[in-house]
Amino acid sequence: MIARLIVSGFPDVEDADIQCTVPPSPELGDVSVPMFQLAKKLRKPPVVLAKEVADSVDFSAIAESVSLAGPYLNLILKRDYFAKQLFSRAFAKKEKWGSNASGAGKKVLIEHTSINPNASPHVGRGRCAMIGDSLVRLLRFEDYDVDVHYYVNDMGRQIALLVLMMEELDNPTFDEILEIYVKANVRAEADPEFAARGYELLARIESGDEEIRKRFFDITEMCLKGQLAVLQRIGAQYDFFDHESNYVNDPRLSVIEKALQSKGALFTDEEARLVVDLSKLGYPLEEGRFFVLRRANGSSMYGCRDLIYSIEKQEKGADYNLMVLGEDHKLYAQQLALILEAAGYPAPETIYYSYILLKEGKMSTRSGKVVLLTSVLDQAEAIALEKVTEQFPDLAGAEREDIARQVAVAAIRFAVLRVKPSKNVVFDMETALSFQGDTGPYIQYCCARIRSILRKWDQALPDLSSCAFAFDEEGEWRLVLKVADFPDIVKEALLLRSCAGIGNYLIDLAHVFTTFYHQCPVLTAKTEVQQESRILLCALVLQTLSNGLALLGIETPERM
RNA sequence: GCGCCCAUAGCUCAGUUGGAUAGAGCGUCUGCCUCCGGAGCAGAAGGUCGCAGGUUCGAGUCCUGCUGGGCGCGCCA
Repeated sequence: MIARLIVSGFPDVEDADIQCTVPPSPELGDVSVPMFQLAKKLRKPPVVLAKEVADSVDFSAIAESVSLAGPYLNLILKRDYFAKQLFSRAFAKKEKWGSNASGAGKKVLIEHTSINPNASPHVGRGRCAMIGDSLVRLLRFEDYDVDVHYYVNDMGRQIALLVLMMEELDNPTFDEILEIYVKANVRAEADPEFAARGYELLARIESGDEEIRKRFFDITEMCLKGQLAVLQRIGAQYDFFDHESNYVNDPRLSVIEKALQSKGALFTDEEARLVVDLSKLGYPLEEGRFFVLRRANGSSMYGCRDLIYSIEKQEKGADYNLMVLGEDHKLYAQQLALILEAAGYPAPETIYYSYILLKEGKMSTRSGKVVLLTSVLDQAEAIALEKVTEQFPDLAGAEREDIARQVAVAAIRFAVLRVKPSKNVVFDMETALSFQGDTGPYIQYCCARIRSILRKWDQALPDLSSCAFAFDEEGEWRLVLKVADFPDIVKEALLLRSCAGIGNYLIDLAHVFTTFYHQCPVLTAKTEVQQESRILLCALVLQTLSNGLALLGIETPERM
C-alpha cells in the first residue's frame, strides 16, 4: 500500500524496491521506509531521496503524518483506517486469515518421517515428523494440494536381523522391540555368521521367496503400527505408505543403468559389486565419489530401491516434490540427485534438520541410548493433568485428560519447532516439561484467557461496519500492528520451508497481547467504542494465535 | 585428511534481502492476585555477536583463514 503510493509518484520504481520495516522506537512512527535500496537504483543519496519522496508523495489517505529521520521515511498511520482494513480482511477469512493462498491449483508431494520400522521413535525421529507435518499444514493453509508420503523401510539389514531374532522369541510386543533390536545389533557385531544369515535373507526375499517376505511383512507391520500410534499422539498425519519392498527388481532400474552406462559411470568393482562412479556425473570430490547399487550376491542396496521410489514419486507429477531428511543424509541425497538427473529425472527438493543430542551425547536406537517420544509425552501429560485438575476440579475426567493431552503436545511440538532445523538441539527433559516462559502452553494460556473474556462478553461480536476502531493507547495499538504482520510471517515461512519463524512470531504476539491484557481492560473499558474495539481486537488475536498454532499442529483448549 | 552444517547474555534460543540503540525465555535480584485467569505482569542485573583479517557510507548478517562442536565420506538404511 505504501509501496504503491511511492511507485505511483516515481517512474522506474517497482513495488519490490520498497520494503517497510518497524522503527526501533515507537515514537518515531508506526512504519518506516528505508531509502537505501531505492537510492542505489535511482543513484541519489538516500537522505536527499527521502526528502524528495516525503515532499512529492501524498500519504494522507493512510498516514497521519510523515517525518524524516535521515535516510528513513517514518509514517504515523491513521489508526482507525488501518484497523478497519485489517479487521475486515481478517474476519472475512477466519480460519484462513494469514494465508496468502499462494498454492492454489498447485500440487505438492512431500515425504517425511519414514522411520525404519523397528523400535519406538525417539525425540530425534520426532523432530522429522513434526517439521514435516507442520510444513504440510503450512502448505495446505496456503492452498496447496498436498499428498503426504511415508516410506516404509521394510527391507534391509536391520529388519533381517529382527526377523532372525523373532525365530527365538514368542510373539514379542512392540514395546519389547527396542530391547530386541539392541540385542540383535550387539549379536551381529560379535557373530559374523549371524550377520551373514541376515544378508542371506535379503537375497532370498529379492529372489521371490514368499515365506521370507511374509516374515518381514509381519514384523514391519507390527512395528509400523506401534510407531504410527506414537506419531499420531503428536498429531502427525500421512496419506500414503509406500513399502520399500515394492521397489526391488523394478524395470525402471534399467533406464537408469542405461543412462549411467552411456556416461561411463557404471562399473563392477573388484569385489563384484555394481557401483556408480559419480565423478563421471560431475561430482567433484574423491570422498563420496562411489555409490554402490548392488552387493556381490546380486541383492540391491537401499539406494538402489530408493532411486526407483524417487522416480515413482516424480512420475506422480506434483509441482513440488519435497522430502524432509536428517543432516546425515545430505551426501546421500546429493548422490541420488546426480544419478536421477543423469537419467533425466529431476531430484526432489530436500529439507534438512540436525540431530537432537542428549547431554550425555548423541542418541542411537541401535545401542538403545534414546529418549523415547512416548516417555516425554507421558510425563508431560501427567504434569499437565495435575495442573488442570488443581485448577478445574469440577471438569469431567475425560475433558481434563483431553486438555492435558493438548498441553503436552503443545509443549513438545513448540519446543522442537521454534528452533531452526539447521541447529543441533540438546534435549533437556526439564526444559521440555516446563510450561512457563516461551513455550507452547504459554501461547495456549493466552488463548484461554481471551476465550474467557469472550465467554463473559456473552453476546455477538460488535459490527465491523459500524465500529469506530479507537486504538488510542499504546498497548492496544502495538497489538494491532503486531497482528497485521501475520500474513507476511506465513509467506516467509513458506519461502524458507520452515515453520520456526511462525513459532517465534506467536511468542512475540502472545507477549504483546499479555501486556495489552494487563494495561487495557476490555469488559470494563471506559467508553463503548473502546470496549467494542477491544473485544474485536481480542477476537482477532485469538484467531491469529490459533491459526498460527494450527500450522504448528497445536490445538487451543477452551480453558486450561 | 576432505566436504557440508552450527557458534549471539551463565543456560536455551530470536535477530527479515547488509541498515537506526543486538532482543525474548530460563536462572538470579526487586515489586505485583479485593482488579477480564499468577501456566501471568512490571522492573534490575547480565553482550569484545567463537577468534583474526577483509569487502563498504554501514557487518551479528557477505568473503577468506583459524578454533571448537555436529554430520558425512564403497556390500547400514
